[in-house]
Amino acid sequence: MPRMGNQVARDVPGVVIQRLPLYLQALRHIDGTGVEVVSSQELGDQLQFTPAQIRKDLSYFGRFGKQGRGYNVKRLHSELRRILGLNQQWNLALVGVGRLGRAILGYEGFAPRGFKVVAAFDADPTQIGKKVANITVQAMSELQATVRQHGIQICIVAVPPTEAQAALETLVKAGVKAVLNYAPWAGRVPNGMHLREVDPVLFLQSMTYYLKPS
Amino acid sequence: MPRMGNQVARDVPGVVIQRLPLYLQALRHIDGTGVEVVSSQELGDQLQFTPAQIRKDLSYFGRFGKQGRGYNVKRLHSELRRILGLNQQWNLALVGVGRLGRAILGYEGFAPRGFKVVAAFDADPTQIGKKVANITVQAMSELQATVRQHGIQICIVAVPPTEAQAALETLVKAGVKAVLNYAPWAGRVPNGMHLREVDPVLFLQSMTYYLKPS
DNA sequence: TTCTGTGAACGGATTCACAGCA
DNA sequence: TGCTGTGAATCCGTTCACAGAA
Repeated sequence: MPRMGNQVARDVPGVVIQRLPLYLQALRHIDGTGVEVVSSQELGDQLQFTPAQIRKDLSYFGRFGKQGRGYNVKRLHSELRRILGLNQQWNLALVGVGRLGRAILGYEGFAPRGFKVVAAFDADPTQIGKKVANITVQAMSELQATVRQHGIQICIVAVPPTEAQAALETLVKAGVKAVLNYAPWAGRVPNGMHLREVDPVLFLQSMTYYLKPS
Repeated sequence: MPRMGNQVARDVPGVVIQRLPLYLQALRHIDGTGVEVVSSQELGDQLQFTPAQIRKDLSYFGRFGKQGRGYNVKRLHSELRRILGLNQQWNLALVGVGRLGRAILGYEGFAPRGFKVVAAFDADPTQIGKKVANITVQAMSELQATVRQHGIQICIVAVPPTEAQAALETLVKAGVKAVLNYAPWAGRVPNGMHLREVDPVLFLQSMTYYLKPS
């Protein structure tokens, strides 16, 4: 099991990584209440996780707690930020400036948490050159150059389903390493590229299974 | 392991249920190409799942394939829709009509897939009575009555984090059974209520782990 | 005493491998 | 022969339970 000298622990289960941002959320909240130390029990109550799971998750990355006490809230928060690579701003590019894409460009939830959309692309020639939320829409052919120039590693895809696979392939070619996909299309993507499906309808469609027909 | 006489198979792993909407997406696409039969292999190629996983997933619900042939695309699509309860329209309510909430009200991706936002609520008195996308914003105090009247079982939460827990509690009291939560707040929710976190920043924050700092 | 960190045990999900049907 | 459906085997994540530090 991964012991790390300082920084990089490999083969941490993906599901653990996906929980870390939730820990961050909870810690931020707890910090806001002025509490300085939390136990895995208390953190678990907050998030509805078992204390054992929290201790095990954290143990992949180091020893952050004090026996008999718990975890220092600010310290753990800052360690997790470091582990997730959140001590820097991340530049994003958006592909697709239809209604959904425009809403994403206008979303004020990214910037305060360190993500900034700095470029936008569309396949539709009539959109190119238009300014949306202070960003000039560019042609897809410019994507690779712009992405390199701004050091963009993450893109958001918000195109119609018929264009999704083509958009993904452009991103792969441009060397983009992570994609947040709003398109209703589960894209195929080469090994090593990180793709998260965030089409909200997917979430709704799985919840209806548990509901009574009405 | 669940054999089902006709309809209800219990204790299907949640992770299986969450894959079914992806199967639906892939089948819809395949159907659009005119292909009439798919093997688990082909469906798996499309979605980057193993064929064995697909066969096992489907076997929780019945026997939909023909040995030596594969699955009839239209038939499987319609079976999965039935299993997920997607043969009806689902009415949704939105809580929170700030910028994000308004974008959600304006999103045209719900209706064509059977979900319709029919009511909107906000805690801010200055918003109440305003019309947004043809829907009149109501006070939170009206939520329970409206939800019952429209048979709403699913709500979308798009409020600031400080108000998220209160909003969730109102929904619990109103008997809402499923929540799509856009608020950056991992809510605590009673057993039996279905909550999906869709704050996009959570997804971004877990992907940065795999990226190089820039 | 309290609560962390962690091997060991457990349980659940994925994959294997093959029997059986078309 | 080709591909499904499915028990058995495997893999992997969660939980247990306890040794050890404060």
